Amino acid sequence: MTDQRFNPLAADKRWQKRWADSGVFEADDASAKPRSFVLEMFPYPSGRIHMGHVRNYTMGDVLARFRRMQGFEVLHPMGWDAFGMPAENAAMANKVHPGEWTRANIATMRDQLKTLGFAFDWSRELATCEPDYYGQEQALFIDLFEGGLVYRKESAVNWDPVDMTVLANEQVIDGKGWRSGAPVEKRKLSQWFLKITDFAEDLLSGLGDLDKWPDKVRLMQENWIGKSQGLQFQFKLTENQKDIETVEVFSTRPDTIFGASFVALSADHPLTQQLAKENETLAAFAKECKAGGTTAAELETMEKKGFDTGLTVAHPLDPNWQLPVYVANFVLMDYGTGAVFGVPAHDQRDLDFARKYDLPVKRVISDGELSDAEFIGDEAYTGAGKVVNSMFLDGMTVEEAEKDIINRAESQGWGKAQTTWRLRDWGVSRQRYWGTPIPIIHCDSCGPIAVPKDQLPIILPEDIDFETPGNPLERHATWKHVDCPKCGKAATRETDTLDTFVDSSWYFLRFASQPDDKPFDADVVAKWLPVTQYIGGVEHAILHLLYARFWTRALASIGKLDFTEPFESLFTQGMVTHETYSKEVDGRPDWIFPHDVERRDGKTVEISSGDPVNVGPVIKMSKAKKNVVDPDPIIDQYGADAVRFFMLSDSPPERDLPWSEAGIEGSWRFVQRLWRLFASIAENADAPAQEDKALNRKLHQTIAGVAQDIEALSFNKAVAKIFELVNLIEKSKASQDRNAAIKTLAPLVAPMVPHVAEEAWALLGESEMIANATWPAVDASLLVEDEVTIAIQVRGKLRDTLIVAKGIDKAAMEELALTSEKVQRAIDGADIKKVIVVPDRLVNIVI
RNA sequence: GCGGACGUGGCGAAAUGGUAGACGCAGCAGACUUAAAAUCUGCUAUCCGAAAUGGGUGUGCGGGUUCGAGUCCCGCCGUCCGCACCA
Repeated sequence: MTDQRFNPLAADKRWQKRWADSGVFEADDASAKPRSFVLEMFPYPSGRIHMGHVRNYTMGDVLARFRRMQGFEVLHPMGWDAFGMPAENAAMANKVHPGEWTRANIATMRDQLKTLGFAFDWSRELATCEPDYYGQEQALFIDLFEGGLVYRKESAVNWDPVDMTVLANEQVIDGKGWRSGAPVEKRKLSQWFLKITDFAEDLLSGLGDLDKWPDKVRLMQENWIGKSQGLQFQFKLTENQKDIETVEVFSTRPDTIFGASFVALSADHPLTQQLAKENETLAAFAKECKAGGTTAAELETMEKKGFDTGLTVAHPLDPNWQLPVYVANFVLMDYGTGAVFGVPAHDQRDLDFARKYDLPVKRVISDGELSDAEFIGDEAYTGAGKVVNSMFLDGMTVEEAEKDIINRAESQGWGKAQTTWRLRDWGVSRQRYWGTPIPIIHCDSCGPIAVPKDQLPIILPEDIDFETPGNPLERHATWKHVDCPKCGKAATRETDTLDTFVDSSWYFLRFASQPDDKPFDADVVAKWLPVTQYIGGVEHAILHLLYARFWTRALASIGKLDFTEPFESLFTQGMVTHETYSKEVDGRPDWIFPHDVERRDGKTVEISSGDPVNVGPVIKMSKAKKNVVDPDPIIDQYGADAVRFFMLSDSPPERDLPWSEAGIEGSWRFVQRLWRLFASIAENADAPAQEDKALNRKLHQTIAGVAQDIEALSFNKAVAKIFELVNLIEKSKASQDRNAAIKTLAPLVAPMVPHVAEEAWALLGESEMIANATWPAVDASLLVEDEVTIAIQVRGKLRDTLIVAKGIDKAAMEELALTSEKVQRAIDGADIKKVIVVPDRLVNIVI
C-alpha cells in the first residue's frame, strides 16, 4: 500500500543522501563518454540564498541532469565568489572578521543549496577567499606580470576626504560618500593594470565565432570594445606655449572638419596643466572638473562646462581660420588624445556647448532636402547625407569624405588614419583588505618585483581591525614589511588587493582541474573546456564575460592554455525581481525585507512598527536593497520539487520574473498529481491491452518536444508540454498503454522534479536510481499527425475552420473552403479576386 | 547622457509572417463530503446579445509594407539592465 500523498520532507532528504553517498554526480576526468560542462555563475556568499539563485541553479541543474540521461559525462560544479566589499561592510558594522562572516555565509548557503537537491559535484567545491585558490591566482598574476601584460599607471579613484578612504562607485550617492556624506573628490593613485587593450582586436573578432551566445550580448560587447577608425592630427597653436606648439586631436568624423568651431581639452591635458600654473581661474576650473565621481553616467549627465583659455589654433586646411581653445569637463584624457575639435552642427554635446558659449554653428552635412544654409536649432544633425560648405569635399557622401580627408591628411603629412578603442585597460588595484593580495614587492633599489613563486601564497593577515577606515593591510604593523627577494634590502609588499573580477575570470578552469601545486593541469582542463553551457544573469553581459574572455586569451598568449574562448554557449537568464521597501532615515533610505512588510487598510506598513513604508520599483533581488525572498520556508512547506518546478514554469527563462507566492501552490499540486499517477499504475496492474493511439502519439511528441525545449533552455514550454501530456493521461481509460505512458513520464520529469521521480522509479520496481536512467527513445513514426485543422479566411478574417487530411492538394483545399456555408455568407456574392492557399495551414479568399 | 533589451487577458504566458490567448495561476459555478481540506467537472480577453459554429473590437501609442502583422519597417511612450571600484 502506498501513501496517498507524496511526502517531500522525508523523500527529499532520503534521495539527497543517496545521491551524495553514491557519488553519482561526481565528474570523472577519465571518462570515455562525450563531455558536457554545465556551469552557472557562482554566487557571492552574501548571507542566504534568494529566489534569483534558485532560478539560476535550477535551470543549470535541469540541463545537467538531462545531459547525463542522454549519456554525457557531466561536470556541474559549485563554488563561492567569496571576496568582496560586503564582508568588509559587515566587519565594520558588526565587528566580525570578514573571513568568519564569509565562511559562515558559505556554510549556510551550501546547506540551503543542498536542500534543493541540485546535481552538483561537491567534491570540486572551491571558495576564492581560501589561500589554495587565491594563492594559485597570485601565481597566474605573476605569469602575466612576467609575460608583460601587467603594468602600473596613475588612475583616478573616488576619494572620501572625511573618511580618508577610497570609495566604490556604489558607495557614492549623489556625489557624496555614503557614510560621511562629504562631497567625493577624484584622486590619482598609482595602480596596477592588465593590458586588455592588447587583445581588443581579438576580443572583437572572436565575437563572430560565438554563435551560441545571444546576439544582444555580442552586440553589447562590440559596443563596449568600441572600435572606431578616424583621423588623428594636430592643430598648430597660433602662439607657442613654451615647448607646446600643437594640440593633437582624434576624430571619428573628419568629414565634418570644415564645421569645426572650437577645440576642447581635457582638464588633465598637459597644455591645460601648464596653463593652469599661471592662471588661477583656470586652475580653479580644472579643480572643479575633478569634483564629483568617476562614473561614465555621471560624467555624461553633468552640465557641460568650459573655460576659454584665450588661445587659438589654426585650422589645418585654412591657415587664416582660427579656432578658440577651451578646457571642457566632458573631454576625457583616457580616450583618444584627450583633446577634440567640436562640430556643433553634427554633435549634440558640441551643439549644447556652442549654444552655451555662443560659438558658431556651421552645417556641413545636408540630407539634401534643405538648402545649404539650413538652420540648426537645438538638435544636431547626426544622420547621413552629402557634404556642403566644405570646399573640395562638397557633394561627397559622409563615407567618401572621410576617406578623402584621411588620404589628403596622410599625403600632405598633417595627420594619419588611426584606430581607437573605447575599451580601456583593466584596473585591478583595490585599496581593500578582503581580496587577493597582489604578489608584488616594492624595493627602493630594484623597483616593483614579483614575489618568487615558492613564497606563495601570500596570505592575508588575520589580526586586522576595521575601527579606522582605509585599507587594513596598509596599517598592519608587520605584514607589509619584507626583505626584497632580489637584493635582500628592506622592502614593502604591495598593499592593494585584486579586483574580484579577477577571481571570477578563471574559476571555471579550477573547477575542471585543481591540483595542489599549480593553478590547473592544462591537459585536464582541455578535456572539459570550453564550458559547454554557461548560465547567468544578463547583468554580467559585459564586464565579467569580457574579463573572463580576456583572461583566457592572456593565459593562451603565454602558453598556459591552448584555447581562447572559455564559454562555448551562453544563456543569460532574466532576474527574479521584487518591489523594494524603505523608510527614510537621516535623508537616506533604510531598506526593509519583504517579510517584514504587510498590507494594512490598503497601505504598506512595516509589521513591527506599523510605520508606513515607501514602495519602490520592481527591480532585481539584491541583498543591498533587501528585496529578497528566502526559499527556506517555502522548501519546508512544499518540498524542493515544487520550488524547482515553479521556477521553471510559466516565465520564459530569459525574461525577468516578478516574484509572487501565488503560483507555488499550483506547483505543489502538480507534484502530487504526478505522484497519484505513478501510484495508480500499481492499482491497475492487470489493465487490458487496449490501444490508445492518441495517447501514444502525444507521449512521443512530448518526449521529442521536451528534449528540444530543455536543450533550448525553454523550460516553460517543456512544462506546458508535460501538462498537456498529464492532462491526456488522466483522461485516458486504464489500459496498458496508459500505464506505459506513466512509466515513461518518470524519466521525462526527472530533471525537473528529481525527488518525486526517484520515489516513483523505486515504486515502479526499478532498483537503479532514475539519476542513472536514460532519456526515453522517440518513435518518429508517431510524431506526424494525419489530420490538420485549416483556417478559412475571407479578406484575412477568419470565417471557418475545417479538418482535412494532412497533405491534401491546394485545389482540394480551395474547393472545400468555397463549399463552406459560413464562407459563402461572408463572400456574399462578391467577385473573388484571388485565393491564397497555404498547404496544411489556411485558405484566404480575397474579394 | 550612451549602449542593450522588454511591453499580449485579472496575473505568469504561448504563437517557422498564416485560426491571438496553448499551458498554468487566480476567480466563478457545480459534484463528492455531516462539514472542511484534498480531488473531480464546467466556465473564464472584451463589447453587443437571452443564446448561437452570431457580430464588433483587441497584442503599449501613431503610421507603413503584405492577400494576411503580436511577429517585418519607421517614429513615439513606458519599464528594466549595463556604463569600467556592487557582485
